[in-house]
Amino acid sequence: MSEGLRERKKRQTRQHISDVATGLFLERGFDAVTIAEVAEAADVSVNTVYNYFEAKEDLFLDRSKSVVDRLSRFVRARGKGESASDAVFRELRELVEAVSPAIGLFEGYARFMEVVHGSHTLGSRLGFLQHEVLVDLDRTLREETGADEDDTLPTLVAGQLSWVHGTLMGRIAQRMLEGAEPGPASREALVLLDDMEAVLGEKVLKYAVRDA
Amino acid sequence: MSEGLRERKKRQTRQHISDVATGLFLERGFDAVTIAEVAEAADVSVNTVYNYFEAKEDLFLDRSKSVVDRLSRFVRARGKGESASDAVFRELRELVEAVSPAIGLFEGYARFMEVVHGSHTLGSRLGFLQHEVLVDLDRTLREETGADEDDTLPTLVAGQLSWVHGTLMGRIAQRMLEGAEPGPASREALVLLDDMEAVLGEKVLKYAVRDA
DNA sequence: TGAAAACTTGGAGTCATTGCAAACTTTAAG
DNA sequence: CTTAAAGTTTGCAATGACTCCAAGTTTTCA
Repeated sequence: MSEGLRERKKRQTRQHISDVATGLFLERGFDAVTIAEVAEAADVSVNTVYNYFEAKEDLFLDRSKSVVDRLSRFVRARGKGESASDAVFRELRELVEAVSPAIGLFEGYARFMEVVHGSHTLGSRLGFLQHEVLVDLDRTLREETGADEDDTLPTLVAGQLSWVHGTLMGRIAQRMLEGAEPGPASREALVLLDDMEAVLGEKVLKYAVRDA
Repeated sequence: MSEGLRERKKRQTRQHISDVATGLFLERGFDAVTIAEVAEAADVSVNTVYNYFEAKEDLFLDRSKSVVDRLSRFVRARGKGESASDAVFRELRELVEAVSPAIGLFEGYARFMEVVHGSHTLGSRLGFLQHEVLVDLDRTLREETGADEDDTLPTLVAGQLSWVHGTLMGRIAQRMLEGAEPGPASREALVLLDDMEAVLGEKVLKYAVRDA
């Protein structure tokens, strides 16, 4: 019994509600759409919406949550001889070169960010996600290196790498909002990555090299 | 006419409302206090509260807003031969050594952060302020250096320095929450500042040196 | 098949936030 | 000193997010 009917239905319902809501938000903006409208459009009750999502913002940022552990995944998957920083830069470059929608390199991203910036609540929530990336990576680095509880270095490295990620995403968002096409935005992003790597200190670049 | 009765009264009323609200929040937590209660305790109408503050969170974070342009002020006031980074580290060290409440080094800070962490809205807003520090500093660095519009370096330096500031504040908050006294927390913060400076790259450390 | 467990729903209630117009206060001109 | 204009405060009403609850429904499983 890998997954019962119940589980499947739940996931579908959740996805459906999120999709419908996202569509409405992109069309009319975040504040101009009420939960009641989302519920009606998704053909469920208002309470059901709240069964699946804690707050209105989660309806729009649901997908973005997979971003939180992105850097941790990169670091865990780093190759032999590769530092945490090496892995993060390498993987980010791959995403950028592939013009991946995972980092905002797709047509509709401009409108998405427009909606985000259009709402105080949503904008703040984004800053929160950013911080969660750091916390998540900090934990991962500590697990990977077995660093002492009161060693601050992993936190500092996590801060630097999540800054790289956040700055990259922010720049892409900005360029897309300015009307840039994914292709050119991708090329600019690669330069930015180079610049950021050039700005980091040795201690960060060489942290958590995988020996085995 | 430096300031009429009207202006003075407004400032007093605003301060009074903020003080009363802060008191209640510290006592009972953010969500457990309604605007109606704040209004009653401050002896004004609910609408007056909204005349002065955009949202409930602003009642609690009003003071924190002076933090946004802190780094910009440090940079603008940097001495001859001093880089932006030098100035920021120097001034932060001064605040830390002085055990200044401006960076959370006072008894009540633990409770303050407890309340902040206790509310989703409040926590997110803090991340937003953090980002504003960066944006503000970016603008200042561009003004100070006359950097070209599409030069990304000032943004990167601003990102690094606001990271230093945010990490410092975060660490102090964490230690105070863990029950540390301001004195010891101050000493630990100095070490952290050294660690962070050691982690930064040359490009950042030497940016925007004041020659004249 | 017959509950128990898990979902959905309608309805009522709390509270943040906004819009509006009446009532009040301060300012500044006469 | 009086008074109208401008700015401020307030009560009232309404919208919409979010929570609680109790009454159905559906799915699971012994």
